[in-house]
Amino acid sequence: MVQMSAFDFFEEYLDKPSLFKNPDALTLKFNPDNIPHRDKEINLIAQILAPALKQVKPSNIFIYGKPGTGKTLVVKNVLKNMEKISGSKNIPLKLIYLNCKMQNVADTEYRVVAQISREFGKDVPITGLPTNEVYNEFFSVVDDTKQVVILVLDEIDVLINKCGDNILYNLTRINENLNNAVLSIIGISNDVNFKNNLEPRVKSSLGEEEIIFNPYDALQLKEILHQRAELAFNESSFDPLVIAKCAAYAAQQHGDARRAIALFRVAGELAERANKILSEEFVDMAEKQLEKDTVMELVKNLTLQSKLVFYSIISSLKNRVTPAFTGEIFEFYNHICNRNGLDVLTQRRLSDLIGELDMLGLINAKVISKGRYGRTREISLAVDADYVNKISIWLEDDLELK
DNA sequence: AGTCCACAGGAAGGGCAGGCGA
DNA sequence: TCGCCTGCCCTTCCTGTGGACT
Repeated sequence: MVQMSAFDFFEEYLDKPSLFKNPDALTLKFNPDNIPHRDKEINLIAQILAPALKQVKPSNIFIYGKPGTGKTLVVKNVLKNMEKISGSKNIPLKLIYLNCKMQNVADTEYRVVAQISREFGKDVPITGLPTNEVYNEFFSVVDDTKQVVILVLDEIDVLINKCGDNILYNLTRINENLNNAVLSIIGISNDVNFKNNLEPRVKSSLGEEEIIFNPYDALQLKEILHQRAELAFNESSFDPLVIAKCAAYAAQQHGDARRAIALFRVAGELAERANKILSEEFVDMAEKQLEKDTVMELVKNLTLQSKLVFYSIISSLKNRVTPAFTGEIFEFYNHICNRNGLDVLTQRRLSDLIGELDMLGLINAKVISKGRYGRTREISLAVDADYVNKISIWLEDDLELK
């Protein structure tokens, strides 16, 4: 076989026609002008926010729906249009979008308030100031000019679960302290039940208007993918059945359009690499790869102790079909730590780490009662058996375990 | 019906790192 | 340099709990 040099490879790559016309159309950051099947929601949000253009405070909005139902996309779309019109007519309007899931940016009360102040050009240190002082800075900078401020807090449930609903109480009450400006809040949550955990005073002020985004069904997903396909792919570079397959996969996962689009993109990339037209087989391959990538990414980002706990769980469950219990895991974890000269956490802390691994979807942990033999968590792996071994080896290597 | 197990999970607080202003 | 602040990770102490066992 004649070996190909890297130069030849690049040359051939450049000459080869691509399947993609505009791969950006299949990314998360892509914000299409037309969002299919969300006209009702767009109109409703636009109606609620419209008073801002006449310098009247719009109602606060609380939006919820499962991931990939278009919440963020719709809100950003409405804001984009508001910005366009307020810019052209010189209307004093400030629109701020914050994703509360972004670590070290907007995941604590201090950081959110500091980040909003920064949006107004105020330089606030990352830490070091008392929270009420940050609020004062925030009040003064917001109230500096007569304007309507619309603050979008995306994934608000993550923020509230982490640091309580005090921040929402303070933000929804802020208008009492402002003389020139007014502030409205749009809260977006993936967790439909999140609002039930809020204090009543916060619940009533945040939820002046509530909008629910229902999951897309397979047909709607197909249309969304059609729209993106036209923008992203060159003509006749994919089998039309691919769209149906991506839609079907995503419909199984509570109608997640984000997932459908990612699947479409990865399948396209795999087909391009294989020098073939995008056909159904690449969707299956993409589905497997996406799952593997997410799991590995999660594992790699775990802290040292969480990795140790996860490794203990994998090892305890090796070669058995029955689930493990907290006590066993703790015993195994102790053993591993002692053997490797690592710090050992208490069982209380381990219990929290198990809960976190469960939240990440790496394990299934269910609280059960064994009657006379106590109450514990029943723990099993949520990761595909094919990858467990691979992850285990990676962890052994990464943690330099003996 | 009462006991008891093996935890779950809440509350409080310690210790440390990092940043600020005086 | 010092005191004060936040965030984070962790421990200690405690109460609560479901259901098998007595």
